[in-house]
Amino acid sequence: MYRTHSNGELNASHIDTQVTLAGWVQKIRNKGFMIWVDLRDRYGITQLIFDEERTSKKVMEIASQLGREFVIQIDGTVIERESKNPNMPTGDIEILVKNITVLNKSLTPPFTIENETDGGEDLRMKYRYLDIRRKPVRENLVFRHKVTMAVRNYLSEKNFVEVETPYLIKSTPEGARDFVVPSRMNEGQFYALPQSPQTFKQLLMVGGMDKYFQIVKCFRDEDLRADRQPEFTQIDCEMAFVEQEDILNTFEGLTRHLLKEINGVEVSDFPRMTYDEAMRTYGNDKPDIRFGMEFGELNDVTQHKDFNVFNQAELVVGIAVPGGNSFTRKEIDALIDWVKRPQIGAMGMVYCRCNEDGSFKSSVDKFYDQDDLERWADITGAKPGDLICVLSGAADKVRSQLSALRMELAQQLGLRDPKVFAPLWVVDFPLLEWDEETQRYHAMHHPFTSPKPGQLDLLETDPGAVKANAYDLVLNGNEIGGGSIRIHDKETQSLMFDYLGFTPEEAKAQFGFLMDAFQYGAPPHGGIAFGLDRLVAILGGQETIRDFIAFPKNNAGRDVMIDAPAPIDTAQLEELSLQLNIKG
RNA sequence: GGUCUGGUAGUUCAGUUGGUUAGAAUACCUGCCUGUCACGCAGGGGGUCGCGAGUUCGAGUCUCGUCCAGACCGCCA
Repeated sequence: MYRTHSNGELNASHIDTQVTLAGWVQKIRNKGFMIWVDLRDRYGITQLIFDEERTSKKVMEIASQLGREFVIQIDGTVIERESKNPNMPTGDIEILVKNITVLNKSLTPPFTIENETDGGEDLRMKYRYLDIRRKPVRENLVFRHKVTMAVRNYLSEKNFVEVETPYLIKSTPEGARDFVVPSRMNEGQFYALPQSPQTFKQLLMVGGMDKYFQIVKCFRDEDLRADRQPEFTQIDCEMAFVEQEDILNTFEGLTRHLLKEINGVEVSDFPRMTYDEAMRTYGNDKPDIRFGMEFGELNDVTQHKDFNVFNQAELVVGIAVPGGNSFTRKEIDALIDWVKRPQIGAMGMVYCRCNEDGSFKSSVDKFYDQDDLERWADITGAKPGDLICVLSGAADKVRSQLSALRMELAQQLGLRDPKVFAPLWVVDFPLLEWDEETQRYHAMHHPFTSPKPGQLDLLETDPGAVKANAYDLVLNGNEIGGGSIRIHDKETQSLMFDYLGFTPEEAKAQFGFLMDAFQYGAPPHGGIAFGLDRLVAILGGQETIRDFIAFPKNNAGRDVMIDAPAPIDTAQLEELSLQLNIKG
């Protein structure tokens, strides 16, 4: 037996017990006459003591040769510490070592295996197995496990069945780029890895599976971000015989359950907001509603006043920054520079200080008097002591610029408290989205999303105005889930493909199997998918999803530990009937 | 595809206007140390300043290229 106890469980009640422990050498404090070794495993740290008066010479000799991260096994007696350490759970005791076995040596690790490591991101990823020995990383992985278990238990309890769907499927041109896999047995043909199990879960509904879920890897060959990986995990769900309301209620239930189970938070308010309302109020389809700073549209009170910038703008919109009047001129200038950065792209920013005495001081006092500015304050909800920030220009751009500014200010003001959770549903998304590049509409969600009842005719006259039975679950400014009620009849589905620019032949070639299935009694159905990595990170109160993935990819989609992707040899290429054509 | 930031000891970083032998902390090695727990003390080893060109009497420092890493924009139905 390698061990009788873990390194986190022994305490004063175990004094005089004979124990066998195993683990990694975290730290050695060698005083000559005595050597203390901190022994670490997943469960904690236990202090070992080697004492020249009580420990054999041979064991003492081995102890003095130990190095960091050696794997050792010891036999010994639990004894009370002469000087206790109240900062650790095992701090009342130590193990007087009788026997020691070095199970494996270790090179000196390239970074310290401590809570606050000295290792940089790059190095930690290269030696991820050492990084995982660190408590923060280990705890994140355990946290993720808890979340997935809570999801599985909840959904299983509600009669959902977890069904696996294939990873080797067919490439489709819609949406993100596919990762493709050449088929050896089918020369010149390729599988694609799924961007989501979308069509399969719909077919499960046709198959009568009624309530399905799957915690499943999905793959998208697009550029990465701090919160985006090429392979990521979804909680994929689908239900038959449901309306939008049923889905929202079911997964509001799941979200409440997770927040309670994992974070101990009871959510009182779980609002629903239309897409249009979210865009108008927050300039964003995934608003962070933990704080206010709602948009106030100022067109009516700013125009016809000789200020051409506002007169010519499609939209003039402002937010009230709580306590922002305390910003110095320098800080405000920094904000203006911030919105003018190319990534934000605003031309400038007008501001108005709301003084404690009820007066106003704006950067455009030349054009607007105190009464005008008071109307700004009314509309943006600014109180004395606040700062009103106003942007203007083309409506779409200004909304996203002001939204970015709102988030930045909230960050600076510490309003984005990771311990506060404010979920909401954003509903009634547009069905279609105009794509400048291809000069046509494409599905905002995906082509299987059903339009709102009675809006099918609008497709002819005003396609952009058609609303979909589509919804997103938003948590603290992050889209953590999205779904829709699907189309379940062949005619509507064909019509959709038609509007999306598919020829009947293309539609049949790519999605014929789905439309065929719809002819055999497809039930009404709909579903949702959650981004598990992101959900876990948010519940864990952290920013980057990489910290919750055991072996993540870097910025360029590389696994720096195993060094993938990598070339394959000529024989493999030949077997797959592939030829490389690398330019440059 | 683009913008920005960074790359100096095992590691994290400093390095002034271009100027003598490139530093600190930590880690590592040796010795000392009678209760350590960020142990302490003394000593020691450790550098292709990412790589390649260029400017210069002289480049870690300036210029160009390139590679790597990170953040963001585009992209992500």
